[in-house]
Amino acid sequence: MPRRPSYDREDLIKRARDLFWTRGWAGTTLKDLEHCLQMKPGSFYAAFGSKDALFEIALDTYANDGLNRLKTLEAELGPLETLQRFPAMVIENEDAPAKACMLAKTLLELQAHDHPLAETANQHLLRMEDQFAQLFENAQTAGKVDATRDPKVLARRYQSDLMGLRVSAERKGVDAQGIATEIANSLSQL
Amino acid sequence: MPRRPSYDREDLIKRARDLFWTRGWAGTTLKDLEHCLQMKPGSFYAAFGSKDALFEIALDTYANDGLNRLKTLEAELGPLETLQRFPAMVIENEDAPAKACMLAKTLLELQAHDHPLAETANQHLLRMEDQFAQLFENAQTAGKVDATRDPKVLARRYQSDLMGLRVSAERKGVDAQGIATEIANSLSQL
DNA sequence: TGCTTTCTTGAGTGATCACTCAAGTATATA
DNA sequence: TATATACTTGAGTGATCACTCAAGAAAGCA
Repeated sequence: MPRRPSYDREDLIKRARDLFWTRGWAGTTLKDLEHCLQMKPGSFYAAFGSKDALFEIALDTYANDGLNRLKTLEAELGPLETLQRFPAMVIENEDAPAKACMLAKTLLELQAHDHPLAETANQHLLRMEDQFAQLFENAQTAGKVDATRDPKVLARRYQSDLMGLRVSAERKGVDAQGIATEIANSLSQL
Repeated sequence: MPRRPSYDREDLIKRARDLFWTRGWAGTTLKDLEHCLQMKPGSFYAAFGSKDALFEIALDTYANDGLNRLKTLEAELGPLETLQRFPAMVIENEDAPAKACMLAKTLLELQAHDHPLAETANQHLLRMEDQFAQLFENAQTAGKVDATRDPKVLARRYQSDLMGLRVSAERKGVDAQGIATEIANSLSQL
């Protein structure tokens, strides 16, 4: 009996994710969202409940996409080459609306306000870190990385360098691809 | 004949800088500033003109302090040890209200809005990068770093890693000192 | 002390914030 | 086709935003 929505929910979430990703939490107003999603306030709140609720969905989508891209890449290239290629891929991805990591941006913006979304972002970053550690461990098993190194330590440093790269890539006049190449090269020496 | 202000302007600027540094541009309201600086709106606008104007002064203060700390450190420790100790110092500084770099936070928050303060932050980052390059060059002259490496390339990578470290240090449950140690160690291999 | 000049006060400005809700509209089932 | 059940609309909510300004208070000079 009911009337069905005229929108594609997944498409709306991706558009909202891109908006939040580029403009941040406070920098994205409901007016921005209404325009971007072509929804009036009533529909928006019926569909998503609140700005924060949609931001959380967007964060989850972002993080899951990142994890899946990493796993797909490993199946194609193997663990070491995945770790080497990932930095360059992330900053040259033309589908992405920004270079910097949405999780890092969210953390930096909301951590000081003790906003729950900062903790959500941190949890997603921890999941990413675990995945990086898994890749290092697989590379060690394959004999491509010194087996005496702690994969968790390697992952921690790798993730940190990756976040730095992605902040650098957001700047104008910085050769981020050069930095990405160096990160990849330093992995060859492990 | 005139009446003098009852406040210490430099002290106010430092307090405003710490507030902006932790809470960000949009995250800091005029009410926050009024409370932190103990000023009513009228005095605030007479003294600083606008929220943006004070933010810019705060950014300049932040950047100049950073540059000066680097130069002081070089006079004490020499170029290579300065580069090695700086990362750990920056994230364990107990006077600082946040771990992440205020210039990086400002850039990430305001770049997408084409806000002039984003460009200001980028300019300050470039000055920092130049100073890092100078330190690498001095380390080469002293025979502590392979003279065939381009100091500007080394500085670019160093600054990127430093920004990553400082984002990581903002997170809960991350051993940032471990990352700082690794950054320092990797400089020994140059 | 009186005058001039500046600083301080705080209620108030219009704009914008996230969000609500009653009325109108479209669609799947009966 | 009639009806029940959503979805869509958009004016409107109180709160908060950055900011203003007229009136009062204090300090330096005569």
